[in-house]
Order: sequence, then structure tokens, then C-alpha cells
Amino acid sequence: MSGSIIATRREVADLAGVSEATVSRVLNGVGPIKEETRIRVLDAANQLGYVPSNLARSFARRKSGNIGVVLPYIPKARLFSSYYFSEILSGMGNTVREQGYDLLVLFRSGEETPEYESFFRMQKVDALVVLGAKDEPGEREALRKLRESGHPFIVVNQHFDGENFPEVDVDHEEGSRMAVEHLMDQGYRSIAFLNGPLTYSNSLDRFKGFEKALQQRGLEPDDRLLFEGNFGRRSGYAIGDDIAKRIDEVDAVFVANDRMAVGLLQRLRELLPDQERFPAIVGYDDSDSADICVPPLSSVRVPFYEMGELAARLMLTACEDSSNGAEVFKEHPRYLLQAELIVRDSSKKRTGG
Amino acid sequence: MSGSIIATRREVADLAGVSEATVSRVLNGVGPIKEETRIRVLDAANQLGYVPSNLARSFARRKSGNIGVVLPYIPKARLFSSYYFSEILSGMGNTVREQGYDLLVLFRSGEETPEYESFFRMQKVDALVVLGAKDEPGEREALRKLRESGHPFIVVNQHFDGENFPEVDVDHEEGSRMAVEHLMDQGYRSIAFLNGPLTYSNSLDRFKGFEKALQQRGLEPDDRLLFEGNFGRRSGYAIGDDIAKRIDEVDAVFVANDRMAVGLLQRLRELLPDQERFPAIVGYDDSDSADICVPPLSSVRVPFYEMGELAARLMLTACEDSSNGAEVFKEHPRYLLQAELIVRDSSKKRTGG
DNA sequence: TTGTATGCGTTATCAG
DNA sequence: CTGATAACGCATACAA
Repeated sequence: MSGSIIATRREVADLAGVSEATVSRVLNGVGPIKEETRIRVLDAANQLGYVPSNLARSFARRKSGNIGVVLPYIPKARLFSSYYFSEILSGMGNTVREQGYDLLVLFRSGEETPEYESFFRMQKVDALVVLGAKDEPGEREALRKLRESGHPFIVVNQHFDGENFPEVDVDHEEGSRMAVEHLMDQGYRSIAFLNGPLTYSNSLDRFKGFEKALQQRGLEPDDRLLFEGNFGRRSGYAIGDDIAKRIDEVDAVFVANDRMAVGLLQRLRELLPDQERFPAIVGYDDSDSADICVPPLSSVRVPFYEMGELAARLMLTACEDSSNGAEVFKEHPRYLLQAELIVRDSSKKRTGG
Repeated sequence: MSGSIIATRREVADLAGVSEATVSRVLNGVGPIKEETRIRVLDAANQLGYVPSNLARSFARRKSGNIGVVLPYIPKARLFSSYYFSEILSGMGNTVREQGYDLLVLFRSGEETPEYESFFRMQKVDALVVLGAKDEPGEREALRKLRESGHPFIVVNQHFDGENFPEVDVDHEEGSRMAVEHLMDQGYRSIAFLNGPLTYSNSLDRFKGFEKALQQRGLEPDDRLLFEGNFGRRSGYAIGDDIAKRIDEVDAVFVANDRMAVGLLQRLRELLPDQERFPAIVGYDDSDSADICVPPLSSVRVPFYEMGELAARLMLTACEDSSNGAEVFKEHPRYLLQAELIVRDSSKKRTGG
């Protein structure tokens, strides 16, 4: 009945026989309130179907109540690893909702050089989570400015060396080391590495892990077995040609993400029907495709969902500290989560002599 | 230099030698303004690095500037078809950004019965896009209330029979019909159907298309060849057992989404190493996994990205019509996009005699 | 414990 | 074309 008519706070106050300020206090649970009036106000509000305007509240408090999420610009939407973002967004969404915050998603446009502070100036967000950033001059500069502005923000899954930005990252070096060590445990020695673009710190981390694993056994990376793709399946497919050429020197391949690994696998299967020569493969991300493909792909699982949770939680606490949000990060600017190796058939020891 | 200090509109006005009202006019491009003062104001604003508060503006205009996106509650994040949401979100995001709007993502909580109107009452959003809705009493009720409230909203990829909700949907009946017709063109006659839960209108549509294709050739669905999964890969895998049992009666299987198709494929490969018996398969969604799996999976491509674009565009125009936003939908409540069949090896005619 | 009064940063109305 | 000025709906310091 009364649900559809819009109720004002004035009406609630009148019906409850109190002032608007008291209504406000009750609804926000601040200040000491006599239980009786509290109930009276609540009743009135309920009866009138009163819903406070979040917008007005935000305005008065000068807090948007939003956590911003910056997503990278993706010309062809299909290109990006949707798994990655879905998981992180889910983690963030579930976390912020518990605290009454919302997620405002901000798609980068392709052209413009990144600029983050205005999201705060416009008061669209109280904190910012930056996803899919690359190590490029414009990005570093934008993030530096953002940090100087003192607003709470965090970079996810990307490390900017020497900047000390607040970051939630994964120990990709260790993840990679484990992967390669596993390959060596299986008896493989000539291990090729198909990496991603070096604008992602991930890629460098993975290389370090790769190198470390080799060195632990007294080996060194062989430049001729190092390849670089762009994380897309097609690039893995294309590099399959190169690897096939050197197949005599290659025991196994460690690939920086599953999508490239899948492409590589496809191409190698076309080129090397001879099972005996087929190299072992370990991918990265443990995405859905890992156990879809044939043979099932060993892969390094990355806790994307948990990264989202953590990033969100950090930003929330930064928002609560009404003081300087950035304070929180002064001590522990970098949070590191652990990856985990999932072993499947693609990297098992060859049975034949 | 001056970038970091927060500039107020007052200062801009002073520097430009005009009133605050004029600053506002210039920045909003409203009313007639002498070109000279316009430039003077713009200069001043630029020089001071003044950024108007979107929050205050929204408050004054009583428009949040946000398009809300309701996402379904997913207990285990990994379960949901991330491809689906990523594409739709990308489509929406790119569209709304062009108009200066933002996307506010609203994760459903598992418990609560859905309630949408309060997002408007709280003035968090100006329009709402509902994703992943199921045909359940609570959902219908919530959407009915929302419509009665007169706020602009749209349901994506789900049809509520008899309600006339504004919807952006795909012609899944035709998509399915094409898929099954294709199978028959290839010479298959005993076609099993692995469908999804019937709480999704999609599933019903697909069944209709399945039935229609058969009837065009004078056939009728065989109840014993109808199966239902939950869209997850595991359910496809499990139903592989059932289908293998009746493999003598099954030529081909039409599967309601790729993930189940992939699961089915895996299980059948385990159970039926005998290539001769292996049924043809057509999946649905044309997700990445379709051409990863072995054999590459024929599938019905669904224009998710375009659905997001369209839904967003509709909501934007509804928001612009400052009158009653819902007016827009009075005439064309349902928008239907077309699916497309992508043929790959999994459904090709058997070469053997 | 509660009421009063003021401010939040814009937009928009109404004179001039 | 431009300048005052009143909302906008709520939070909060200050009074009572």
C-alpha cells in the first residue's frame, strides 16, 4: 500500500514525534538513544517504508561508499582472460558488501594516459584497486601521483620495482620455481620457457623462478630455449613452430599462462604426431582449460579470488581509518600470496625407456 | 606544482572574475555564455586543477550517474561461467563510459529474497541491469515490484513468460534449432539432448528449438534421450555415464552449454575408446574451451558482449528521458539478438562408411 | 537523551 | 548573458 509513495525523513520524525536529527541518529546507530524512542522511530520508518538516500548521506559525509576497480582497456573483449577478472571481482564484491560498500568499476579507455586522482577528487570512490596494470612509464607516473595524493589504493598482481607501491601480489617466482623443479624431478633437463611480455612484473618473476630452479641443479637458462608470447592462445600456437624446430633439444616447456600453453599444445600435437618426442608441459593459472585439454595440463594455481578478498579488505580498513588512509600501508606495502602447483598428465614422467 | 592542492570552485570564480554560478554553467555547458568568459573560466579551472565533485553534483541533480548491475550469488566463485559475465560487463562498461556514466556492481547475497527498488530509493543507481536471474517466485515478485515503481531496468538473457518485463535476450530457440538441424544435416538421427535447469528460460527455449528441428523432419523428441545437468562441467561428466549406457541408441548429443559439453566429452572418451561409436556433439556459448578441447567443439555462439552493449544503451536512453524512464519500454519490451552456429570437428559427418 | 542550527558543493530558479 | 540565492537530504557540533 504505502510502499510505493516516497517517504521523507520529516514524515518519519513527525510520526515518531521526534526531531529529524533523532531519526538520523537512530538509523545510524550513533549517540545514546532511549530504547523507547529508538523503537518508535524504527517503527515509524518501517511503517512509512522510509529509505535514507545513500547519495545525500555520502554527500554529507564526503564519502562515496564505493571502492573503485580499475580494469584494463581491452580492445577485443574476448582477448582477456576473463577467469582472472571474474575471480578477483567476486572476491572483492563479496568482501565489500559485508561492510556496506559497493564496487564501482572503471574501465580504462585505450587512448588517455592513466590518471587516477580525479576519481577521488570527483568523490566517486573512497579507495582504488588497480587491476591489470603494466610496467610502463605512464602507469608508474600515474601511480606515483596517486600515492602522493595520499588516497588509499592498491595494485593487484603487479609489482613496480623500486616504487614501494601498496601491492597485493603472488609469489610468482616461487610458483615458477616449483613448476620447473617439478619438471626436473620428473627427469627433464632441457626445459624451454615460454614467457609473457616483460611489461608485466609477473613475467620477470617467472623468469627468476625458472632460473633459480635450474641453478639449484647446477644448470643455467639456455637463451635459445627462451620464448616470449603475449599471453594469448594464438601466440602459444605460433611459437609452437619455433619449439618444434628445436624439439631435439627440448625435453619440456614451462609456459607462463594456460592459454599460451593450450595453444602450444595444439600446435605441437599437429607438428609432432610422434608421441615419443612430445615434450612435457606445465602451464600457469590453473584455469578451467587446464583440465579440459588433452592431455590435462599441469599448472600453477593462483589464488585470484583470495587476492580480491585481500585487496578489498585492505582498502576497507584504509577507508575506516578516517585519518590518512595511506597510513595503513606505510609498514607492509606488499602482500604476497602463495601459488600452488597442480600436477596433471602433461608433465608426468615418460613411462617408456 | 599546484596539482596537489585542492582547488575550490570559489577560487576558480575569483580567478576568472566571475560568480560561482557562471563557473558551474561553463563546466556544465548550459545556458548562453559569452565565449570570452567561457575561456576565462576554463583557463582558471585548468590552472587551479579544479575538479568538480561528482558526488555533490549527483546530489543536487538527484541522479547518481550510475548504472547498476546485479550479479547472481555464486557460493563457489569458480562455478560460474566467467566468460559470460566478463563479456556482458565489458559491453556495458564500454558503453556507459562514453556517456559519462559508471557501473556499480551489486552482488546478490545468497540468503535474502531479492529486492531491487531500494537501490533506487537509496539513489545508488539510475537504472538497473539484472543478470543471471532465474525464474523463481521471489524473483518474479521482486521484478514486478520494480516495474511498478517505474524505475528503468532490464533483464538480460532471461525471459519471464507472461510478465512483459523489459528484456534483452537471445533467440535460443532458433540457436538450438540450427544446432540440431545441423546435426541432422550431417546424417544423425538419434539425437540426445543434455539441457540445463528449467529455472532458466534459456533451457526451455533450447528445448523448443530442439523439438522444432526434429519435427521439421517428422521426428519427435525421445524422452529417454533427454538429460538435465546444472551447466557445470561435472554434471556433463556425470551424465556421460548415462549416455554411454544408451550409446547404441545415440548418434549425437546437443548440449546446452560448452562446459557441460566438455565434461561429457571427457567422460565419453574415457568410456568409449572405440572411435566408431563416438557420438557427434554440439555445445552452446562458443566459449574459449570450444576450440581447446579435442575434438574441437561445434557450438552456438551467443553475442554476450553485444547484449551488454544493448542493455546499457537502453538504460542510458531511459536515464536521459528525464520523464518516466520506463516509458521507453512500453512499446518494445523485448529485444532479441541472434545466435550463430560455429561448426567444428565434433559434429562433422562420420567419414567411415 | 534530544532538539536546533549549520554546512556539505552543486544545480537551478529568478532577477537583473 | 550573468549574479544572487534557495533548495537538495543528511550529519553533526553545540545547546539544552
